[in-house]
Amino acid sequence: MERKYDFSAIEGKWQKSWEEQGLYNVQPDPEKEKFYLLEMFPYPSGKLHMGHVRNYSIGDVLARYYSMKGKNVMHPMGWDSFGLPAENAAIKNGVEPAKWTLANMDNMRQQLKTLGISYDWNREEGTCLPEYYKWTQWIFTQLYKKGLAYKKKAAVNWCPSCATVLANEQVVEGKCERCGEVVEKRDLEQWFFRITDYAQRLLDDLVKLPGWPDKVKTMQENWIGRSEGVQLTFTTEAGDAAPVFTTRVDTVFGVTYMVLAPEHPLVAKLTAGTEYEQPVKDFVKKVSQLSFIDRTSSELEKEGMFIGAYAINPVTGKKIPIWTTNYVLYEYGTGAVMGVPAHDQRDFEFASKYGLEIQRVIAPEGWDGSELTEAWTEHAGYMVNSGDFDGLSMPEALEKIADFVEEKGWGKRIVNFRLRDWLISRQRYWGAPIPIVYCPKCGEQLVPDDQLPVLLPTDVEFKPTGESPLKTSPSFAHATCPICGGPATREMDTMDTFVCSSWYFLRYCDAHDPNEAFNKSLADYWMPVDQYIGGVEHAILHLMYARFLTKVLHDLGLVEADEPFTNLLTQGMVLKDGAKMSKSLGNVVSPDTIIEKYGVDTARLFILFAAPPERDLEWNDAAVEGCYRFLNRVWRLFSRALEVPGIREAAAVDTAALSGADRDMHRMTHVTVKRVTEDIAVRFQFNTAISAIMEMVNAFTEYLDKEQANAAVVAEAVEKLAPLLAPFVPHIAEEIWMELGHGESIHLAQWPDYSEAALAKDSVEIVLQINGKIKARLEVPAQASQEELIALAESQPGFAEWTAGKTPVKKIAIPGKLVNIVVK
RNA sequence: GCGGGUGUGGCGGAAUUGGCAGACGCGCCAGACUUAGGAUCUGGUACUUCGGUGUGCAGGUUCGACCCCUGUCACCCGCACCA
Repeated sequence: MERKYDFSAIEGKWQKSWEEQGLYNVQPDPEKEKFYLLEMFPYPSGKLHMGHVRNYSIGDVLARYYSMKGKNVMHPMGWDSFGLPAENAAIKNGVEPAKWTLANMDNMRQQLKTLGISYDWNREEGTCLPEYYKWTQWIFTQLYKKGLAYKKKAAVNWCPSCATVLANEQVVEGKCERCGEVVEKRDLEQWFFRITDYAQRLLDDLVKLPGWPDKVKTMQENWIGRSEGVQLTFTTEAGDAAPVFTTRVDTVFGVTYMVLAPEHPLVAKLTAGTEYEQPVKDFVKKVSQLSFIDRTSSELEKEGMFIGAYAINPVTGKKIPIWTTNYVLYEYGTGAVMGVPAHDQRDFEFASKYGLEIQRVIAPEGWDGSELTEAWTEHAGYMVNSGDFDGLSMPEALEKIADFVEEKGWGKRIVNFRLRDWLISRQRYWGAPIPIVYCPKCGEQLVPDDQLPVLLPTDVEFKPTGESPLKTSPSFAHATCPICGGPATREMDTMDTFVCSSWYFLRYCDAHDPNEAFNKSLADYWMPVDQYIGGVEHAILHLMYARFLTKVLHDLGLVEADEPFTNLLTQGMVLKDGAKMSKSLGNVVSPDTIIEKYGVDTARLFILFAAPPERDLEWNDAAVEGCYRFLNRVWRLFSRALEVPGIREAAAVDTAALSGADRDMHRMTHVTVKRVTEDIAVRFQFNTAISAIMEMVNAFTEYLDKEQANAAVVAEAVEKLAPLLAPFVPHIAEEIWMELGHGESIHLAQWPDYSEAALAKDSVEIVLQINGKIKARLEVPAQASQEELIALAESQPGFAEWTAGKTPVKKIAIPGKLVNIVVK
């Protein structure tokens, strides 16, 4: 084996061999425990970036590890291949989206294979392929039949640049998540999924996910935004019911005005034909012209206008003025709010500005009657100015007043969610067409299952007109009504790509089934995903939608699992010079370049070694070289080890028969197995797993340098070290394994084990502390008792000097660690 | 403002959860082998006035604190006029 480490030859050879052997193709196996390992599938943008390499390298370590541990590991890969960039490429370069996308998939598949990741390519899927989106459409029909897919006119987020609507979740700081354009509000007919029906379950079931990061669960919790309160109906003088939502019904005696969102229908109704009509219209227009970002900013100066009408507070019977303002959102609650300036800071600011009455109804204990200088919002204190409720504590009043208004029929306790229904229609071409036709006689109809998929037409034009290119197809619009057989028109919208990616993990279980979306027994065998890995940027969107759709499919009886991902690992970003790699910053390091120069094993090793998976990783060219040097050292180490006389015929190691450096090397081997095993499986700390391997390599090298090597010890070390390397650097590990004389791939080998006997030490070094200060280090028998340790410490030369003139007050001995003598 | 997180050498990061702070690697310094080295190998590398001092800062608990508690500062991420 006295050759150079030729990574290029080694990596190419083994990738080819593994593919030919079908090493990673799996089927359900009743003999083995299943393990479904999944990394978030990529959008086929054209080429892989370092973030991909990191994501898949992390996944591959776990896949290979669990496979060596004897589990039946499914590790699939596919493409989230619908989406806007393909259409933009069509507009810019005149390439058909399908062609562009498929070419990118080919290229990236090749790159993935070059990374040597252990994918079962037989299960590859692409969401843009008719064999896949047929079933996305079918799932739509299932939701439609359940009443979970519906169409309504709504004020929606519109991106003028992408010329399409966006889901709430795709609006980031008032801007389009994709292109950064400021999002507008438009009233449009759109399709929705009724995710709000699942709000409570999506919230409750977060506790079923102990394997998820708290951060992600908290983000979902906040996004769902559950709040308990009372919906209380005020009545206008004209007799209109104007319900408000409040979490603080205890403050109802302090209501001094009412606010309607500018879009609230009562605003127009109550001002129609009055002197207020024009000024209010002007005000509403001014507010609606604000960008979404300004409108929802807490920095926005609160402004409002009296609309000339009054409402009656049902509890007090008091007449209060109705205002409209820029700080009440029509989308949340009822779009109407009761104004309690004494106990809500926003209301306080507003009332102070416009001279509205401020009526205190809760006071802290020992209140001296002083005026408020800001709203008193503590959940404490006692009721005042609140009729029969005076004197009750605030928490008590909250319940009592809620009871009271419910008894009177003025209101009821409700739960309100921030979560909105999921807007899934897009006015775009490159997505799964919504399988609906409109018949002039029979109305809106689902496309029957046997007519799926509704194929995307190819006779379309791609121009940035702001209209869906689907509308330019002469053929697409024409359909037949499934009820009456008459001519009908097709729905022109396509589905949000997040619909496609909300069930792809189910399709992998039964990837090419022509008859169903997925076979139930196959899905029940593999699901749920045991370990899911991806970027934290999907914490809300993708992960919530996937949970929702899984629950729907569960309720439909299509799969047992009602949560898709048991464990979630959110990997950090790959940075260069402190910033995320991006073309505009010019700090991109291409995986291809690194692989060409050092090989895949080096690239993977660096990425896994430089930081724990959850943290951001700073790219460092010099450190990559360090990893390359390490692999060269490993290579030379094995070459030397194989030259140790007798190594090929060596018998098993007898721990008891070893001593000195042989015993230490033997222990090092077992300690390393233990550390690496725990670091991978328990702690997800691949960086420390690798450093443990490095320490063993260093010790092993020194052992070969300095000692008359014991063939059995060396044989054991190489036989255990190679498999430890396999999950991280699969190619070099395989090459070494074969050099060691094995006939079968290292990736089919068993994960090494360790013995407690081998870990044991005869003597250990402990420290001797006086008052917590280290005074000496002692080599002591490993089995020494506390008494013996203390005796040993006290017999040290110098002990008298360290304790001179003082009396021992406490003696602490921790076997294996230290002795601490406290003196005074 | 609310929620989550992070602060350790020149740098990335260890310290398996209260017991030797700085493992491992990068970088740097010195040396060896070399016609040569940006190859390889060897040694050193927190600070220090050599007493000690050190894990953002100030306290506390403890025989003992990077780790637990209280307060505080800085930075990062998410949400944000949600009634």
